[in-house]
Amino acid sequence: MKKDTGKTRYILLGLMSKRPQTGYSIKKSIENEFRHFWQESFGQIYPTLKLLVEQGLAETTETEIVQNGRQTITYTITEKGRAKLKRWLSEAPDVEKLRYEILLKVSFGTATDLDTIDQHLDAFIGRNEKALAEMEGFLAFLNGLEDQGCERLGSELTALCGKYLYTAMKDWAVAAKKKILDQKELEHETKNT
Amino acid sequence: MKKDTGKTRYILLGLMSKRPQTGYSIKKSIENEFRHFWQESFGQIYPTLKLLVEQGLAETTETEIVQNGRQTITYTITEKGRAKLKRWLSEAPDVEKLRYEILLKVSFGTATDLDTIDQHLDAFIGRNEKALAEMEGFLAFLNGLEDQGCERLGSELTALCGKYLYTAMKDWAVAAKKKILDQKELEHETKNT
DNA sequence: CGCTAATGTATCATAATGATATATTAGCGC
DNA sequence: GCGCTAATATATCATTATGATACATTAGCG
Repeated sequence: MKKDTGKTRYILLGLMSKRPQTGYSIKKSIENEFRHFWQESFGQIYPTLKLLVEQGLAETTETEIVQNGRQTITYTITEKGRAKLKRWLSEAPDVEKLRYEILLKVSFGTATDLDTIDQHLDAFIGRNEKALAEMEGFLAFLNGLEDQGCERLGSELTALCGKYLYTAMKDWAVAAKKKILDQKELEHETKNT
Repeated sequence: MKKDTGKTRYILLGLMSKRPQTGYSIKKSIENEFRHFWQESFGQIYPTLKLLVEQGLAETTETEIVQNGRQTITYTITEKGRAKLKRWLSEAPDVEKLRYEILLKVSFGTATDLDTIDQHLDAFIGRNEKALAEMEGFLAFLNGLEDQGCERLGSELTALCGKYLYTAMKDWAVAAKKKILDQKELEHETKNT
């Protein structure tokens, strides 16, 4: 494991730049705030954390063991780590990578399983509506805060992206259902003539 | 390599269900049609192709070697393969996985590098506008076709998804730039009072 | 007191990426 | 017809990422 090209270390450094973190708190933060556009597994987080310490980009603080009798390892970013983060921040971000399994099924299923695809789209719409509601709730919560600082701005912008994304995907699925209905009617007509 | 949970084999089967494929043609098809929402590497495609044959889901046709003197291996889906594909098609698709590096930078950079983030957003807008134009071109091409069959529908729906997606991301980035400008003005005011 | 959920660290088999190696052919300019 | 680049084609490998699992403690609930 060399970790010279992966992004994992930067998300760890980014989270540590806000406050010291444990492996677990990093995982939870990603699940809570970044879930919509990024994911990391424990299998990446813990080894990378060790590597960051090796490379002097993070440090484990004195309270390594025992907090309420429970083993916790708290990691803090170093100045070298902050510099590394800043350098990465200034580089042009990579093109995004998506894996939408539903689009695969739409592509391969419209020839043979129109009804199934229609059902998948229904579920997809539901899921996106739910996520959209969550995003809007979170945005409302942020607007209610008095603090108008920079950390708030980051949260607002990423949540806003979620809002745009979920809206678009929901709207697409509704449009797709309409097209599928048209196709079904077309097939029906062809049969009856 | 067991390939019992991965999705690679299904995209291979899906493409083979339309017509026989070589590893290379599969890679190109994914790059051309699915690039926006799915990607596969040669490192996955070739080993998986061999596995599909092992499992009786695909066959290599007689013309294994030599086509214009060049080695090509053509794979054809079997009935067992079609059944496997159909079963997968009927299962609820997994939740999509995205990796938008720019959102990471937005989240970590708004506290310290507002100008840099603004530049990243400009590039992001440009890239999404370009992709959007491509999608619209492709949709216009599809509408010009006489064939109104099912394979066309699949292409149309996936391209339409690209259109919705790229539009949303572009719109988000424009909105984000506005919010960043507001924040800058806020900071400026604070300094001057 | 026992149950479940949450906090916490850790590893491993499987899966996926990106780079690279190898070889042939097609087309282009000169 | 010679060299150049791009496209076609197969293949492997080191690195990176995922998902499942193991283990242990604590908090809260009935």
